[in-house]
Amino acid sequence: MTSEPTEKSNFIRTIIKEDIARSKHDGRIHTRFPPEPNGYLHIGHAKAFCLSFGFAEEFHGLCNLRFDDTNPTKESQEYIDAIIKDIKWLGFDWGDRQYHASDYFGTLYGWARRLIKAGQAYVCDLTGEQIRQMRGTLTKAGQPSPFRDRPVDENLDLFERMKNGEFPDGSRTLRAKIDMAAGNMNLRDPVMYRILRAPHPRTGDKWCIYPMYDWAHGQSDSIEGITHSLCSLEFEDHRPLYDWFLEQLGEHHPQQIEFARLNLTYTIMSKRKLLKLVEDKYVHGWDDPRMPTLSGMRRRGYPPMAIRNFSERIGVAKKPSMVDLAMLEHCVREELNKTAPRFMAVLKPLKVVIDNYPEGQVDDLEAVNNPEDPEAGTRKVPFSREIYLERDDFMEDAPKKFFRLAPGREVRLRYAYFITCNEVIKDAAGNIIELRCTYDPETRGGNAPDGRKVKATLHWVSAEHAIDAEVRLYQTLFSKEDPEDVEEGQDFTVHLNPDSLQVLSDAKLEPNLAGKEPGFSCQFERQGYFCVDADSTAEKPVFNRTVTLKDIWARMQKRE
RNA sequence: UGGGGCGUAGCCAAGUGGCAAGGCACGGGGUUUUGGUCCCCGCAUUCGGAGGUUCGAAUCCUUCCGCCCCAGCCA
Repeated sequence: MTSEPTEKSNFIRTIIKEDIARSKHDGRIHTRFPPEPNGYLHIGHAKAFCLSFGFAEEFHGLCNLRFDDTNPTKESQEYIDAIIKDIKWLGFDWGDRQYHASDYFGTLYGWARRLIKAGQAYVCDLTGEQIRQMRGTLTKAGQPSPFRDRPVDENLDLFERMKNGEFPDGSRTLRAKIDMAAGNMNLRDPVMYRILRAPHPRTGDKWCIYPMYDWAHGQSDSIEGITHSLCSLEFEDHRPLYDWFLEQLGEHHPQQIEFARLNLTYTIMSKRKLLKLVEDKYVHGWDDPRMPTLSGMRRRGYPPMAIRNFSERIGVAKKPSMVDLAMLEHCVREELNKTAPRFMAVLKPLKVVIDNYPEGQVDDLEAVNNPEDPEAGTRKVPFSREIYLERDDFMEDAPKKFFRLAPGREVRLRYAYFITCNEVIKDAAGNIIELRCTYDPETRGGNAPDGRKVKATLHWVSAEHAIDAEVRLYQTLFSKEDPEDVEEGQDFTVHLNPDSLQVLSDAKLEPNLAGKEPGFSCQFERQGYFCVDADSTAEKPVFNRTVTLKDIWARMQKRE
């Protein structure tokens, strides 16, 4: 009687299914993910490559990884390595099909000569400034370059000499001869090659002319036999140009499909702006846990499956949209809830002495490692006379809705005993520095034989056995939903959140957390998911808060 | 009419002529040794607006409105 969940549907999948049904490209599905190695990948890229790799997987096809490395002034091997690491981290595999647009520089050069011979491309001596001026405006047609009708032989000769390094950087370009009056600016004789003496990460100094992206990209897809070229919306206007090139060349013609790129609330997704955050030291690097980069999220403790699930859930469409960060955090919690072992850790310690507990006595109590996973088993946690509780779990003048510890109240210590608070000790300034409590020996393990109930269960750590640690709490990097939305004359950095990083240097961890390696993820009960940071050492463990647990109490307080 | 796109709930998003899926968020209730998880329930008489076609329209037509992208020898 229950209805089957409706099959996930989106416009790209629909197109692909139709193409398979019509045996287009012999029913073959071959996609590609074509990053430029000029920065680190972010969650927006993840959406894109989850789509391309995902469709390939779903329809038993292939997906290539290709670096569109046509601008050596901005690209580097560091970025190539980082990109590979990030995509692998999300679990995708491209076999031996790792390509580079630079692999095709020779072919591209030959194809450019073909267009020249066909009278469809010419060498232009105009400066950048002149080209811009003659291109016209959105509403006014451009003017033809005075070099537009250069004879084929002269074009061929000049182009070869451009390649041979006979002319200075920027002095000439090769341009496609299309239509200077086109409403689509991309068709107004776009530049195909520029002269640029910059060492290329892969081709070294072999070339001093480099193809423009628009010339290299579509042809690279064609060379690789790509059937479906997925890309973001801003390239919709470029499709007619790619179509034109391939038609002139008569080569294999992939189908380009554009979709809306991901925007996330409180997040910036422009590589240029992320670079600025790194270079101007607003963050501690590309992998700063506050960054939306995949390396940042990995360091922050986001599980790769959470990111894949997120990509799936947000869907894909052509409508520019902004997804609520809460959606991503939901996916992170969902994954971690299933997998993360639980521990107790006190972030902001408040010392508690249990007066009627024998001095020097230690009790090893049994704790469940993961209530969501019986296989995870149990562990022993030491309990003693002096413990730490979370400062936020005590209130001297507690309101009715505050279920935790307060003078005269009894609560349960998780897996341990019921305790009652009898006395609040303060320093000269009136700050609470210690609590004196008594425990009920009959409640060992956390249940009262007489059946009495308590309203709260608190986490705790034995003072004598505690491990000292630093804990880093993160909030959104920006305090505005759309950080790009700025007043005239300002830039996005005005919305940087000054509280995005809070360092707690006096956290107390249960001893079972000793020696955990960077990358280890767990839940600190009642608080959130945390992972060991790369900065962590045996002497000084450092944990990152990945994401908080949902917190109804915090929400209630916020409401007031 | 410079060209190209897009408008379904607070946020994503199915649906493509037969009586508005799902997720997130939000609200309510239950279970609970995490105020977590889990489980119920609620949440668009309406699909940017206005006309029209039709027995019937989010889906077709007309028109209006709004938003996004494009004038790099960046990608």
